[in-house]
Amino acid sequence: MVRQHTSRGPAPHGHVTLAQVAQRAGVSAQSVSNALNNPDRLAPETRKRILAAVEELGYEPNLSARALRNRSSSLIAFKMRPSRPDKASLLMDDFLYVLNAAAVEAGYHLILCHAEDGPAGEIKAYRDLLKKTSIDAFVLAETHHNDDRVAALRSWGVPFASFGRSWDGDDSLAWVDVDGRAGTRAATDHVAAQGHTRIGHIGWLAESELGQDRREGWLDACRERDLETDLQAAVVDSLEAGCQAAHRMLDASRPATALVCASDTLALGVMRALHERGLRPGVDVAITGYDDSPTAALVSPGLTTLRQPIDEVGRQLIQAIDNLMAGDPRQPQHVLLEPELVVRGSSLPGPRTHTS
Amino acid sequence: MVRQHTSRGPAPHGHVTLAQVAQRAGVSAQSVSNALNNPDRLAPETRKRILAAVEELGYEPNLSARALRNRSSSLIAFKMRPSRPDKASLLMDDFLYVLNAAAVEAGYHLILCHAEDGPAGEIKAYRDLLKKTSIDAFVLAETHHNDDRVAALRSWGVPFASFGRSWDGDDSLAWVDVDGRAGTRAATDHVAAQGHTRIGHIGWLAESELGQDRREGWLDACRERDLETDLQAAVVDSLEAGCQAAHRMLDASRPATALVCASDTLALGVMRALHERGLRPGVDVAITGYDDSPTAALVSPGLTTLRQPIDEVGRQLIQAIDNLMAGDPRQPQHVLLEPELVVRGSSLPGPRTHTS
DNA sequence: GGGGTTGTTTTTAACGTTAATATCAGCCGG
DNA sequence: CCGGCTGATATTAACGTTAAAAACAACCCC
Repeated sequence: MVRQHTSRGPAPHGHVTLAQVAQRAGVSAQSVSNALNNPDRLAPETRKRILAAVEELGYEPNLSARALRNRSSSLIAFKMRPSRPDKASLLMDDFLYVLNAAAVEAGYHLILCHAEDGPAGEIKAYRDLLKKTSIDAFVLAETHHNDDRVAALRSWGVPFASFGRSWDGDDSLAWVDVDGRAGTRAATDHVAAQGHTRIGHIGWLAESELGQDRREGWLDACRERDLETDLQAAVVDSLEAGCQAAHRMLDASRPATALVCASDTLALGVMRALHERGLRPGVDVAITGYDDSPTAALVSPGLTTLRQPIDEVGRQLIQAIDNLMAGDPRQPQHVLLEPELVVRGSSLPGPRTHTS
Repeated sequence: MVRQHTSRGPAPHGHVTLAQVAQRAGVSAQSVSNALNNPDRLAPETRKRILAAVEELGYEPNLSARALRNRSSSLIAFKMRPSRPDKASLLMDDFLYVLNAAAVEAGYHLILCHAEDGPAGEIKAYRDLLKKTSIDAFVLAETHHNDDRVAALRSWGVPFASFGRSWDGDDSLAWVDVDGRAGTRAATDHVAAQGHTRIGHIGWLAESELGQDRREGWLDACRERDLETDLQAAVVDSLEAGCQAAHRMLDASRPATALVCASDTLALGVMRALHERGLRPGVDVAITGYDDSPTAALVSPGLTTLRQPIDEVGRQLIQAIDNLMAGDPRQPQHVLLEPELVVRGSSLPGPRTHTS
């Protein structure tokens, strides 16, 4: 016989609470909590009854209450950067999407963080967010040598994982990265296989560990084939810079016939240079970029480039964080993924009718 | 004389609470709360003392506790879509950045929402999120005629604002949008001013209200000048489709000399078509796109296009939400912003040395 | 000087959850 | 049949905040 307590009835705003489920199942609130969080503390029979009530009422635990009680919000924070206008898309869009998908899959939610430019502003923003919200973990992007953010987060004891390895060989950092060296080597191998022997490289300034890494891949491939490595440029990542560097390498006494670039932006600069000289990408000079930005597929001919396995990066980052949170005593994860060479018309001498 | 209570001292994990500030200032916790939330209920002198203590201890209110107590989390949710590979960047990247910046500015935080594809999945995701987290408001993107999401959110009584107007003339919806009609008219005016009289339009299928709106702008401009409007295509938003439509319009008995497109993706398809025919963009046929995607600035020649004032959109959306939350009894905001015509080489007959 | 008004501050209770502790029933061994 | 043990469930208290109510002081008016 069902007792019709003078209870408040179904919550007015559609919010079902533990207490309501408890009443329905004829147990205490704590038992409901246990049914969900500590199943083995309950008699199987009771548990089944409780879960039925949970299902029936559509109960979902209130995260604010949980966060308050547990000091853990199941929120993962990530800071976006403003996108720079002259650059090919930095895949932030995709990255955020897959990162969030993976986070939700694992029972977290992604919260965006905003900061004034500069590392100090970013650290302050992290600290403020932590004070206010008991964020569970952070995801960093583009870590560099001696990164202040890493030091700060570590000193606070907050779990975090980074997209981009620790360039100072710090093993205690959890990171996921893409092997730029292997990628650039693959691109260089590819153009060498087309018969090119004067292969230049247009990369970033020496300060950039990422750029340095990619350059190494080109060097690897060249040395392996005893090709000269005199054609190299270290410039800022802009269309203009790529264009100018390309002109220089085509003006050389023994000019480049292939140009391997550290980014799609630079590669598009090279394309512009060819355009200005009346040369045809692919046919006259082979070009490769890096990132597989949307632009790479849209230009004519298509730009050969390296696609980063961005969805795998997102999954692995969340996995790494999950391990950290579970207090997994094993070494923090280091995951190095291989980019995929996407061959399009810009590196092929063949007919250009079907360039995608 | 300061009483040395047997208090727990400074919080162990660096979290400062109301109670600690209260003790420091020699008042009750509630007074500290009031100092921050209801300043006029306190004696100015007391308030000053409390704020000093807040400052000194670096107190920040705990949002989880607030959310629990107030049923309001200062969180705004937004659902990302997976980006489609063949499209020029949809400015999601920028949009998210500015939306979050504006949200933080106004004291909110942006939380990302994930859903299985399709409207049903999206609505379910919203409902789940609401149950769990007392989200304050939602931001929708790409609303369409008879949008189920709008109906759902409204039926739950949750504040929300939409990037994209309500196409069914629903005045009770708060929205911010960009005037595609005016933008396309400006682009058409621009090519007409270069002397073109055979101006074609490549737009989206009739289902798309957005596409319809942009097409109207082209019609407006043509009619105003008594130009023929026979050259029009309604296709899917892909490079291929743009390319094919361009070929058709260039094969016409009196071929197009200018093509106004509903997207950069379509315009890039047109560029490919010209390329295949040995025609020069700008010199032989003028092209305009829409969106000012990164690609538009990177191709040679640069693509004339319309830049959406995305940062203003973000600010206005947050503003609209803020008004809704404040219970502002005035009509929900409708904001229609003008896109800006960005002229590059693709629509200019002039010399192509400096195409950006 | 009782009763009211105003202005300031404190007390109480509650938001929904869960760790820690308490309670209770059943069982075992002596 | 008592003390101790085990397993299942219930009770208590706390996380940090704030609305509502209560308390208190100062002042004013007839």
